[in-house]
Amino acid sequence: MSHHHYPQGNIEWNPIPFAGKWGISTSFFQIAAQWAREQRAQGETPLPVPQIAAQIANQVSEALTLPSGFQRVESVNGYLNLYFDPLEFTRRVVDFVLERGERFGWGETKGKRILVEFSQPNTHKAFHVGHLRNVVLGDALCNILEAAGYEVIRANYINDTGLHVIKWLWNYQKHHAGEEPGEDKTRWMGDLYAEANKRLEENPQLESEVRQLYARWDQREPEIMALWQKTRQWSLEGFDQIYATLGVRFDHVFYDHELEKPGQELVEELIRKGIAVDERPEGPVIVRLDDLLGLKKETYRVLVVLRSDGTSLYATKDLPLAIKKFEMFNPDRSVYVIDVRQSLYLQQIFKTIALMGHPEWAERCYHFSYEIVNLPGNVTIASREGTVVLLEDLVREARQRALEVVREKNPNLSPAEMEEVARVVALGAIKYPMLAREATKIVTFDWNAALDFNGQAAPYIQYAHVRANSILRKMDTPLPASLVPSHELHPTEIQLIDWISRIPGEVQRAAQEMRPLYLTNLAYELARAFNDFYAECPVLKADEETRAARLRLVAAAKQAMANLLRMLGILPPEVM
RNA sequence: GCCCCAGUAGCUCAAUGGACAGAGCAGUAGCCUUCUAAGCUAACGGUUGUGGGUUCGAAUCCCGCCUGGGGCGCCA
Repeated sequence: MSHHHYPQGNIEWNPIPFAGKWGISTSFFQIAAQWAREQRAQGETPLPVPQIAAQIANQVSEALTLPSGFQRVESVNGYLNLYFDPLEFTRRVVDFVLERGERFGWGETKGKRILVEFSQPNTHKAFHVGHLRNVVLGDALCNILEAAGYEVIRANYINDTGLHVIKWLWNYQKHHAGEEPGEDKTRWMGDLYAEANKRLEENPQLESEVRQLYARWDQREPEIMALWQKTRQWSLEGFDQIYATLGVRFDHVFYDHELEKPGQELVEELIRKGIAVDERPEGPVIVRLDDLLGLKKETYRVLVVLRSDGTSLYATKDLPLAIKKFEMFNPDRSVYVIDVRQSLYLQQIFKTIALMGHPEWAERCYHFSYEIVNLPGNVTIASREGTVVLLEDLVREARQRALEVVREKNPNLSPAEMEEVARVVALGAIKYPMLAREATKIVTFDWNAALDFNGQAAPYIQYAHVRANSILRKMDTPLPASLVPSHELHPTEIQLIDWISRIPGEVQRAAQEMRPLYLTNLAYELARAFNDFYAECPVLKADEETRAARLRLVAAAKQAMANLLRMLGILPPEVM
């Protein structure tokens, strides 16, 4: 084996993937494999690739002059590991975090704008845990994109018209005229909607009354319009309550009813341009996507853009909405946070936009798809079946449970503080399961799991943050100035700093791939590392120099955990 | 029939094509006169659905199959 010319290869550095090992690593397998191929091509019999890689790694490690900032180099099994100088690196990481403060983890401004549409609730209907997943994911996604350096426009699209609204109005007029919602507006709206469906199921002949009412609404009869306006407002107020509870805001809200007329006009345009086929009155207005795109295999199939009776469908309004978003905001990306069942539908919408002469807009559209929330036993959440967990109930139960726990764990807090802690912990616990798995996985909602605040859950991370805060609160001096630690670092200190140092890179990766999960995982690992450190390393009682260095590390860890939690839409409490 | 997704420990889930597949929950055995035990430690727990292929190297990429879920012309 030779010492001659190995092929050139790209060197990719990664963190050394072992706990307590602290540095960067690369391997020489690719170069070794390339070398072996060349040898074989020349009729020679090379050594096995792992052996060649090991030899290269050895040679490199011997020849290498240690770059500054590194402590030692190591060659093992074909890998080359460069270990950081822990003391200097610690100072750099900690100083950087404390300088950046709340902006630690944030990236440079990218000069790109992303519009994210999420939540999309229906007025006159309930708000359940399935809807929660959308809001939680959409909000976290916006936070993460913003942190990564994008300009983000948070858009909501409220569905305030349609058959479900008419059914609700019919039931209200007939059985609840003059009634008003109580404090829990959304629940009441949902109850009346479920009741309407029940009545119609029991007496199908009543459907004709609903159709009559729909016709009157379509005619814009003042009495009906006034009722619609008034009742719609109740739902909107209910949504505002929910978004306030969840700590979610929107920059712009689109309403279904605004798009009705543009939608009808757009359909006429599609027909004129020969994109849509008008089969009325026998059939609806359709866009034969596969035919128009010349696809032989069924791919996009057929999109129905208008009912045969001329009334609007989702597509009737989604098409003008897609265009309106570009005209209003000209985003570089237009993201739709919508569940996976609408995948084909959204692809149809995007293709239709392209066919209408806006291929550049269509390319900027992206479906952020996520799986639904089920109940145990693979039971779908459906208000008609009565299998529904309302968000209001979940929040109330979780707050109640969290309040019991905080009373037991920390009886010194004032009642007001306890309420606030319970609120923050409960919301974190509720949001966490939505963020702690791939969006492609179904979430099975389970009351026991939802109300369990131990282990891998938001309260674990929040508690680590509280512990860090607790140490800092008891520090009777100002935070020590920047220093290079003089004590030998404990492995748990190294692990903690290692996780902190990865945050800016992981924020970029999470934004790039639109995966909040990366930050959820990181936040958990960081909290775990802090709890290990907390158990192993005294801070306040350490000797003066160790104490100073550790206090700064605790402050940095606290900041890091708080920043990650906020990106996930979870609040970091000061006490628990 | 066509298309999409999932399948990893008893359960819920992680895991840049890379080094020994990691956590939590449940169960077992321990740790509170020491910065809050919503915590920590230890042991236990795996043929990554299955059969091929690509690769120096596969839970990860490709092909087939199995199981479960979802979508597919006037629901939203």
